[in-house]
Amino acid sequence: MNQYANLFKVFSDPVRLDVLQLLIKGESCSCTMIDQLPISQPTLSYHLKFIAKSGLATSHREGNWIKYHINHAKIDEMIHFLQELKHMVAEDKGCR
Amino acid sequence: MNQYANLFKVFSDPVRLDVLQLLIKGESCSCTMIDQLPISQPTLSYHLKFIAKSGLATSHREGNWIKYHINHAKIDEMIHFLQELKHMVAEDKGCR
DNA sequence: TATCAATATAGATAAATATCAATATAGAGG
DNA sequence: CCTCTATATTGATATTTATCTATATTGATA
Repeated sequence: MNQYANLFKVFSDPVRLDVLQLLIKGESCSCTMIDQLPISQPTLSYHLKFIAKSGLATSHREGNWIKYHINHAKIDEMIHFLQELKHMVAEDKGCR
Repeated sequence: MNQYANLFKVFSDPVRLDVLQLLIKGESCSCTMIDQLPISQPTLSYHLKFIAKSGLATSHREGNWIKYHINHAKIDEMIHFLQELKHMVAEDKGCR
């Protein structure tokens, strides 16, 4: 359960939503993302680490650069979680 | 965009996830939820207000009690947002 | 191996968050 | 109108978070 809270936390910050969108749109290098965001390089590094830690992205070095890639399976997990939640619907239990 | 960040923020706390689950399972009264959660009454009140403010639940008085009800449309919005995000996928843009 | 470029870490800090105990409020019912 | 019950608000506090500047690290390459 806590696992899911952490996944959703990634999406709970406007700046991180922007970073996620860039990742999905094919930006994989912080060197190109940094120009499209109103934050400093260390802050971007902080958010990328945050995103990677949650499992929503992976990273690997490629020469001078660190490439980040979105993990679609994790987004699917979130969608699935929300859909499952909706299936838990039950009748109003009333008060004691 | 900020709107969505706020929706996801509701799901980013383990206690709130539990509250949401109770709501979906048909608990509508804080008087029955409070016994199933390891938190104080004011803290539950705080989280219910937080959830309602986001639009994920509505509330109305019913005699002595305040009834809370989950808003499925908002969950659908979140699912839709995640699915749209996945559609933004593009080729790797490389470095500069 | 000295230097450069890309990224990460450290340290500091202001703001936001989650929590509780105590108290207030607001209807319901006598 | 007094009292009780359910819920909300206040005020305090410890923790977490997002951010920056300055600095370190790590490979690549001249």
